[in-house]
Amino acid sequence: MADPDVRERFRAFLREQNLPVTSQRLVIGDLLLNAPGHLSAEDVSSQLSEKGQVVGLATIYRTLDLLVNSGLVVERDFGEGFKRFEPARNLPHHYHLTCTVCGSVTEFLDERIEQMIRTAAAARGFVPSRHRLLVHGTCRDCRGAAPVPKRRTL
Amino acid sequence: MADPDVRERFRAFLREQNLPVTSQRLVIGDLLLNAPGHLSAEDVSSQLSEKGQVVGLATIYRTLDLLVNSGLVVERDFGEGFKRFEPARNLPHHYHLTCTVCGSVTEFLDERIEQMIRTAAAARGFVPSRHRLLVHGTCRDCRGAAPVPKRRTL
DNA sequence: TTTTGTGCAAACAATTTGCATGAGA
DNA sequence: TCTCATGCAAATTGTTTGCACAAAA
Repeated sequence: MADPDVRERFRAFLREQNLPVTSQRLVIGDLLLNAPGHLSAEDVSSQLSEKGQVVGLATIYRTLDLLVNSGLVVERDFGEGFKRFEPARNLPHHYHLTCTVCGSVTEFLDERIEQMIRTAAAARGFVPSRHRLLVHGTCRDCRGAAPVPKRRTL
Repeated sequence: MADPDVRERFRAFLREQNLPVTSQRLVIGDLLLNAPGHLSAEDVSSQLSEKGQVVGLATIYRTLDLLVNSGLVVERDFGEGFKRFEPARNLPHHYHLTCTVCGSVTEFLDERIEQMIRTAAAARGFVPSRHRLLVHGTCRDCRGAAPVPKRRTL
């Protein structure tokens, strides 16, 4: 059920840092590192509960910090008022298409956009380290049905 | 001290909506619509206080909502844990360069990036409505001095 | 056995809301 | 006047922290 590779990398990280490898850390790591989507702390909590693996929210937040520090997970802020977390794949930079109707998030990659951003930043005397691109709109599935997408900020 | 044009547009919006034109609404609107930067609700509050125009925080938040709904102001989330607001200039889409050392925010425009984003989204069956691009890095002024920028998330 | 983690509850920060009072139309 | 806004304080939400107890090394 869990990719043994990432699981092992998280254990290795904990050992390197002389941090105890606890069952809750593994359980949270397994869930998040193999999650297809972008989970919030709440999502992690409820998905674990559903599986009968109840872990306190505080522990979840603390473990999310560890995962982010390990580099295995990245933190995302979609402007929803809370953070989401996703496994750090090897994708150098992937962008997000968010559907304003169904809320689905699609990822995509574009070398040329990436290159242009780098160039545009440099032209302004700026040395870029990382960047984020967030596109809002309507996905294929939601087009046609929805009359007026519910008014949401951002 | 305030651009009479945007000020008048806010009044017009209020009148259209049959909403009272109160002194606090005007004062908040004047401040924000003529602000050079990106202000948080706290910023608005403290800047008004400095001018001796004390307005309750609740009213500030309520008025920010109005300004956003009027289309005269846009809301920004830089992942700081709170929102910032800036006047909606006529710039169709401007992007942000954030310096991770001094925190300064520079805006820029790039037609070609914009076009590529549109194309990339369309190629994935997505009709884009708006998008955001956020670039982190080091600005010209901060390069050379800072050894290791303080570790911050996002 | 010593260190570090865990869960709970309290603490926090940004933002929202209920309600009595006060100002615009 | 009648409606809607304001200010205050209490409520809410996402997240963090202190502390007593429990589990890893």
